[in-house]
Amino acid sequence: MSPLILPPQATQVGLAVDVAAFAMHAGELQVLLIRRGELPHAQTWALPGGFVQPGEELHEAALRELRTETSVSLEPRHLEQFFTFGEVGRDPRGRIVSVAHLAVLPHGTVQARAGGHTVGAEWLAAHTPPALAFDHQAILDRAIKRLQLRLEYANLALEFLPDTFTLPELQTVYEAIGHRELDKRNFRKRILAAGILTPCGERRSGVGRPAQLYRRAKGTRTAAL
Amino acid sequence: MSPLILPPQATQVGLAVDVAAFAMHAGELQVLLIRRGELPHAQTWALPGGFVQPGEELHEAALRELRTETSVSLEPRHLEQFFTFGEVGRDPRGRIVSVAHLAVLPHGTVQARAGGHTVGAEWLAAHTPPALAFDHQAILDRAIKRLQLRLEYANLALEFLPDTFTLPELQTVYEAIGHRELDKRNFRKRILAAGILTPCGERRSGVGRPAQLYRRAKGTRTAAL
DNA sequence: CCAAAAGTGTTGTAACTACACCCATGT
DNA sequence: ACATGGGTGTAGTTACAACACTTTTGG
Repeated sequence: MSPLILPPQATQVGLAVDVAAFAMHAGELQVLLIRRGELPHAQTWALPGGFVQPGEELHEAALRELRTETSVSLEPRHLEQFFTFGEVGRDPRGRIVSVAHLAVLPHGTVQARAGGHTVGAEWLAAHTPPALAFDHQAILDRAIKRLQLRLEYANLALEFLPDTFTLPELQTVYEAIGHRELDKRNFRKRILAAGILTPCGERRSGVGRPAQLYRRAKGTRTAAL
Repeated sequence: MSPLILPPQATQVGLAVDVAAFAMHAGELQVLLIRRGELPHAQTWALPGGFVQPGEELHEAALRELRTETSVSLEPRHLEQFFTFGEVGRDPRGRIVSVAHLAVLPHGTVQARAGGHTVGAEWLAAHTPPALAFDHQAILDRAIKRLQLRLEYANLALEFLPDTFTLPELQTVYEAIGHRELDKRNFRKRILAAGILTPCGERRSGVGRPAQLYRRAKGTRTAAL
């Protein structure tokens, strides 16, 4: 198949990715936000993102933005495209289409970056974020919905935790993402019945009864759609 | 916010939409395919689609392609973006990103179009399609999965049928999309218990006992995600 | 012995599965 | 009368929600 010229009516647009990266901290679902260093919307909070480079795959671009624009030191545990935002007026610079991605990072260090694009990066409460640039509030809303779907559907909750964890910890992940409280006994029954966890030792964490530690059972990888 | 120039590293790409349009016919789930009239992949079956025009919204482009490239005479009952395919090598003409859409049309007339882009359009079996151009087989696979999800999640099945229909007809929609047989009694219980149908007269269709007709109950619009 | 956190069982209800026969019509 | 398609009920099982007390540790 020989390369051809694109037909004249083919619209040339800017192709971008934005990433809603989530993590748990202190029992709260947090999202990684940056403070923009450039116009438009300079000084405003926004999701990390930027333009896809020539020859770069969409998921590679999402990874790169996550790393360079925010100096995230960890590999995401989950990365998934979830919606494409292409409304004509969404960016004042012109027609820019953004393929939005959902990422899960185990809560780790983020260095603020004082470069041209970004003047800082922070984990902030995902359910009550500050005012966001462009249509990023809509992107975040949709990302949270998708995350809630995935939580039940795949076993994505484990990606928020270290290798070994206790059931109460896992429960707070479900509660923070679902944004509602769960019954301890029913939660345990449900999770243990699913058979995706194997016990491994216990943890003595100061005061209170020690908790059973669990790890993901062998052969139970997260099943993305 | 004043309009700015795009940064130099912004990738200019071709922006396209493709549409997987489904309908029921003779108890079979069918998808609308066209035969390409142009290179690349001339004479090959493909999903209807094409480039987004300047100032045109994504869903508008999907509608336009559905109408002009295939001369579909009906409004789609459902139209939803479901995934964006942007792999670097997916189109030999260059970097072309396609926002794939899922549509449901009540089975209606389609005129073949002998123009530049298309030399024909037909409804073909969705589960056993012919060889398709580009990565359209992957797009179709994903569209069917999404359709199956939506079937349970929203009440999308009604969109495949005319205003009034019988329960056996509705059951064949579920069976064709889910690609498996269902128990008649359980199906009826489930659907009637959901309370989304109201009876309205009966239908005498030749031989056999007349069937109860139903229509969608007032105030039960399809809830898309 | 008190505070703090982990752990545990029962009961009711709703939803789903499997399964086989009778009913109304046209020819 | 028979062929064709439409319609019906029961019993077993499973999944989920509601609910309060006991156990183990550190101070």
